[in-house]
Amino acid sequence: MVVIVSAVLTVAQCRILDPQIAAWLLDPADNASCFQDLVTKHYGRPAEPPAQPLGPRKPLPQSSLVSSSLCLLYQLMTQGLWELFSSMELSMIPVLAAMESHRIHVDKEALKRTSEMLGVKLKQLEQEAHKAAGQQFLVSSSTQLRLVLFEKLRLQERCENRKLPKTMLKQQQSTSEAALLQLQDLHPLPKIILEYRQVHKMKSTFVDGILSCVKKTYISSTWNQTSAVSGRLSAKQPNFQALPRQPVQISKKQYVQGKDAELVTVHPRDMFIPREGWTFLAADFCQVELRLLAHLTSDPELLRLFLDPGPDVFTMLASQWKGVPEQQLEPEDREHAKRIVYSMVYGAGRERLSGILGVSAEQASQFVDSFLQRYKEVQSFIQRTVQLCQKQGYVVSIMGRRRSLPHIRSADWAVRNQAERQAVNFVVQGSAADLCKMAMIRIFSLVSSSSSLTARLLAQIHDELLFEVEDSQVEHFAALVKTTMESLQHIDSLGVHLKVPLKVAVSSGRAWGSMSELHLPPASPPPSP
DNA sequence: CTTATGTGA
DNA sequence: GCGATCACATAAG
Ligand SMILES: [Mg+2]
Repeated sequence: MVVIVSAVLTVAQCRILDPQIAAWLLDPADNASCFQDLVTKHYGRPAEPPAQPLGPRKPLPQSSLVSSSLCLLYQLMTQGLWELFSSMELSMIPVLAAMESHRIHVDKEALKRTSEMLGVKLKQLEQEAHKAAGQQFLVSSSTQLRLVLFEKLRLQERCENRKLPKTMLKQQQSTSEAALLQLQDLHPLPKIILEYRQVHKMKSTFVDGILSCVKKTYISSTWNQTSAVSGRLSAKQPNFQALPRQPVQISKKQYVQGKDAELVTVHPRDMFIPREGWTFLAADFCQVELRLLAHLTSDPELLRLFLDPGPDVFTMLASQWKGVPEQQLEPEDREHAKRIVYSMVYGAGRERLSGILGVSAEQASQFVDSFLQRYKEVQSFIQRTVQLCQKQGYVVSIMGRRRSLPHIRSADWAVRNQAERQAVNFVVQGSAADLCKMAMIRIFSLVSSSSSLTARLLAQIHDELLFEVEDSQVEHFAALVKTTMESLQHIDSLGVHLKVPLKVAVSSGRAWGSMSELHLPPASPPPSP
């Protein structure tokens, strides 16, 4: 008891000891819906017995509040989570509070115009879909689409050589993108549906959905610290972390004869703009999870990719795989290579991978084999991680974040394999989350204690921080952010010493969708006189 | 492959 | 009419 009290006093000072965060660190998978559930759950001692069946709530005595809170704090200490709790997660609270208080301005009129334009386009696509199907149907209904494609047109019978995906839970014929791509040479309808889906998503979520979150001329997301099991943050209303990276081209029908169809570019990120006199500044950890994987595996080939000076890893791989020089690659090619790499290292099966690669399942498994053959230590890291998780029931990130995975000992093959992939993914994704949070805390602290810096943190997109900076301070602040983030390769106090350097790219612009990279001199920022 | 949130049926 | 569930989209790695 004395130990707990002194630890609490050392850390608390005037800060809050948030029990919800404490409970989430102990078991990130468990989402206590409210404070009372939390108290009831941790009243007895460990998190195990659901003493009260978590339903209708009885009033609890004050003593149980104190008891359950102390119990949570005690468990944090015994499980080696105290440092993470006190110096990372609690320090995030004022950072997130500041982020929520900062308004992100939007071009509301442009959003309204695109909403109308997309509405017209959707009606056209709906007509085309009905014509191609030879009947009217609700294009946005996957149930109705399944009937048209597989019962009326019976397209599955005309492509028996390649196998079509099934829906996850009910094992029906899927109408997902992967399925429609397989069907698109057999009939005009799948292609129309693919475009309809793209435009519909754009309108409903990224134009109308954003508009519904706009207050006056700005938005501000709600940031959740305890909703991701990996330690990542999440954002809602709007989900600022899921806005499309690539713009979408829409062809407008031309009513003037002899003219080509007008192409309009819709880019939701361009709707977000800084205030007059200010500039957006983004700082992005380059290939953060792959660098962490290099560190965790000590794979010589993987380490070499980051220790030797060379081109961007994903660009290099895209170039090799596509057989095209790096200068001729589109941004989509790099994104594609990135998706392939992460899918492989996190254990994608050959069917899934064949969908991503656009080749047969046999070719896909050959591709994985040759990849894992080249980076041999990745496989032994996976085995090591799984074995350790089987032994102790949980895995940990580089900063001691923990995830319990009881299913790792399941007798069911599918259940156990999923837990194994989750274990491996957690170690890497959780470690990346640790680094990104440390970066936010350090930069926030620098800005808070500076008398001149006015930069405001607007958002975190997992490995990227978005700031609004006074025009005159952009270069200076960019240098400060870059060096602060890259210095996290070594954190003495936590015993973190990464075997590879961290690389941070900074960019700035007058709209979030139109940022250009800043190339700063390699030196540190000038110390103020 | 993992981690999220949003929309529509 | 409301909430849960499913399928499908987007993002990040
Ligand atoms: Mg990045």
